[in-house]
Amino acid sequence: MKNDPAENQESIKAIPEPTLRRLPIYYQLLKSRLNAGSSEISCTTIADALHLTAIQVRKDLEITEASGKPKVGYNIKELIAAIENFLGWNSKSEAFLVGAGNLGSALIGYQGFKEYGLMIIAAFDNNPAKINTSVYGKRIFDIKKLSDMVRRMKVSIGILTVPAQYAQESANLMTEAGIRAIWNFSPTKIICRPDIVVQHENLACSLAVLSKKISEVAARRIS
Amino acid sequence: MKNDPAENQESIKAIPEPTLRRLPIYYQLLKSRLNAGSSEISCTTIADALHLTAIQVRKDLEITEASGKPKVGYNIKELIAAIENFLGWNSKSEAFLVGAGNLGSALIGYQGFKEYGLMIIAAFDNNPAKINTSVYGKRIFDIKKLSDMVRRMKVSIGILTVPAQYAQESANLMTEAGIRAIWNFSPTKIICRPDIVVQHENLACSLAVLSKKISEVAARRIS
DNA sequence: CCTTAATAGATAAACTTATATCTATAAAAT
DNA sequence: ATTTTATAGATATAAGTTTATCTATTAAGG
Ligand SMILES: NC(=O)c1ccc[n+]([C@@H]2O[C@H](COP(=O)([O-])OP(=O)(O)OC[C@H]3O[C@@H](n4cnc5c(N)ncnc54)[C@H](O)[C@@H]3O)[C@@H](O)[C@H]2O)c1
Ligand SMILES: NC(=O)c1ccc[n+]([C@@H]2O[C@H](COP(=O)([O-])OP(=O)(O)OC[C@H]3O[C@@H](n4cnc5c(N)ncnc54)[C@H](O)[C@@H]3O)[C@@H](O)[C@H]2O)c1
Repeated sequence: MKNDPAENQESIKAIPEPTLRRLPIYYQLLKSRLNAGSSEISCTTIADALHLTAIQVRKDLEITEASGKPKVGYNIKELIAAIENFLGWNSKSEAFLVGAGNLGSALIGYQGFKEYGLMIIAAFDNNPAKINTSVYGKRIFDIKKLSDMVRRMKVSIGILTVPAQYAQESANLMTEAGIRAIWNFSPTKIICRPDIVVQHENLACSLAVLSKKISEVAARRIS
Repeated sequence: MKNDPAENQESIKAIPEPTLRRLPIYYQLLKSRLNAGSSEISCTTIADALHLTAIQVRKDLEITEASGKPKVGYNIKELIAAIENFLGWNSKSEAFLVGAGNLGSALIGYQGFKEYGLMIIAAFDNNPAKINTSVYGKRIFDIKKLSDMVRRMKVSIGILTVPAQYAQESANLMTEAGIRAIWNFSPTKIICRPDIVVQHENLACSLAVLSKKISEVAARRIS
C-alpha cells in the first residue's frame, strides 16, 4: 500500500534512507581522495576507509547508476558527478531561514552548504531588535514579510530554527506561504500536509542514541 | 557475531536504534502534555499527535518498562521518568567542546541540553585569538590543555565542532586524553577505537534525504 | 597469449524493524 | 451486576535492510 507499484510506472525503486544517508559520506571521502591526487577508487578501499563492508558500498553506489571496472574500481570524478546528479546537488536551490537566533545565525554563516547546492538567501524573525539587521551579510526580515517574499522569489525550502513552542505555527506560516520543504531544527515534531517534505534534525534524538551507547559501554566495562 | 548471545548474559535485548530515536519525541510531547495539565495519555493519543501507529508507540514504550492501564493509558509523570531513567537522562553528565567556532558557540550557549542532563562545562580551541576568552560564560581553553583537564576533571564526553580536515586528529587527541564518547558535528566520518562511542551528526546526510525527497515530490507533481 | 586475482554486478539468505492480529484487562456505560 | 469498549500486552506476519554467495569481467603477471 505504501509502495504502490502502480504509482511508480518507470521503476522508481524506493531508495533506502540508510543508503541515502551514506552517500554524503562517500561524497566527502571521494572529494578528499580526488584532492589527494587519486583518480580511481574501489569499493574495497572505500569500505576500509569508512569501516563498512564492500558489499554495502557497492549496493549503495549502484543506485546512483555509477559504473565501475573490475580490478580498478570507479573513476572518482565520475562517481562524484553521479552522486551529485542523483541527489540533485548539481543544481542550486535557495532557502529561507526562520528564527535568526543562536543556531540560525550559525547556519546562515555556514559556507559548507554551498557544496551541496544549498544557498540561504535571507532570514526571518519576529524580534524587532533583529529585524532589518544582517547576519553574515544576510538580511533578517520581519516574519510578516515571509509570505510575500516566498511567493515573489519562488523559494521552496525553509530552514526552521525557532524555539520548540513556536515551531508548529512557524511551519504552518511557511507552508501557507508556499514553502514546499522544511528542515526543522527544533526538538519537536512538526506535522505538515502530505505534499510538504519535512526533515527533522532533532539533536535530542541523536543524544538519546549517544546516551544509551554510553551506558551500554559502561555496563559492559563492569561485567 | 554482532549480537553474540553469550555477551549479554542478563537479557540485554539489543535496542532498535529507530526506537531509541523516537523516545525523545515522545518525551517532548509528554512534557508538553504534562504542562498542559494532563496526567494520563494513551498510545493512541500519542500516535495521533505524532502521526505514528499506536502499535509502534506501544512497542517503543515497552522497552522503557513503563506500564500502562487498559482504557486509560500511561501515567505521564511515570512515563517521563521511565524514559529519563532508560536513557540515563536523570543523571548529569559533563562534556567538553572542541572547536569554539560558529556552530560550537551556538551549542555552548544552548540551554536545552540541560533537560537531557548534558552540561558543556568548557571549550577548547587552537586559535590564539579565542583562547582564554569566554562564550556564554564558558571558558575557552588552549587545546593543549585538553589532555590534562580531561584527566583531572574526569570528563568522558567530547563534542567535536572543528572543520572537517581536523576532525580525525582532534578525535584522536580527545580519545588519547581519555574521552570515551564523541559527538561529531563535522561532515566527515571519524574512526575511533571500538570502545569509544561515536555519534555522527552530519547535516549533509540529512540534507541528502531532504534533497532526494524534494526531487521525488517534484517528479510526482509532474506525472 | 594464457593464467591469475581483484573486483563489479547479480542473486540469495539472514537479520532487523514495522505492521497486523489476537488476548486479557480494566474502566465506563447500561 | 453485566455488557461494552478502549486499551495494554503478547504473538505473528510482512516489509525493509544488511550481509553472504555466486558469476562475469577485466586488468595485471607470468
Ligand atoms: N542553539 C543550539 O545550539 C541548538 C541546539 C539544538 C537545538 N536547537 C533548537 O533550535 C532552535 C533555535 O535555538 P536557538 O538556540 O537558536 O534559540 P534562540 O532563542 O537563540 O533563537 C530563536 C530565534 O527565533 C526567533 N523567533 C521566535 N519566535 C519566532 C516566530 N514565531 N517567528 C519568527 N521568529 C521567531 C527569536 O526571535 C530568536 O531570534 C530551538 O528550537 C532550539 O531548541 C538549538
Ligand atoms: N556552522 C554551521 O552551521 C555548521 C553546519 C553544519 C556543519 N558544521 C560543521 O561544524 C564544524 C564547525 O563549523 P563552524 O562553522 O563552527 O566552523 P568555524 O571555522 O567557525 O569553527 C571551527 C573552530 O575550530 C577551531 N579549530 C580548528 N582546528 C582546530 C584544532 N585542531 N583544534 C582545536 N580547535 C580547532 C577554529 O579555531 C574555530 O574556532 C565544521 O566541521 C563544519 O563543517 C557547521
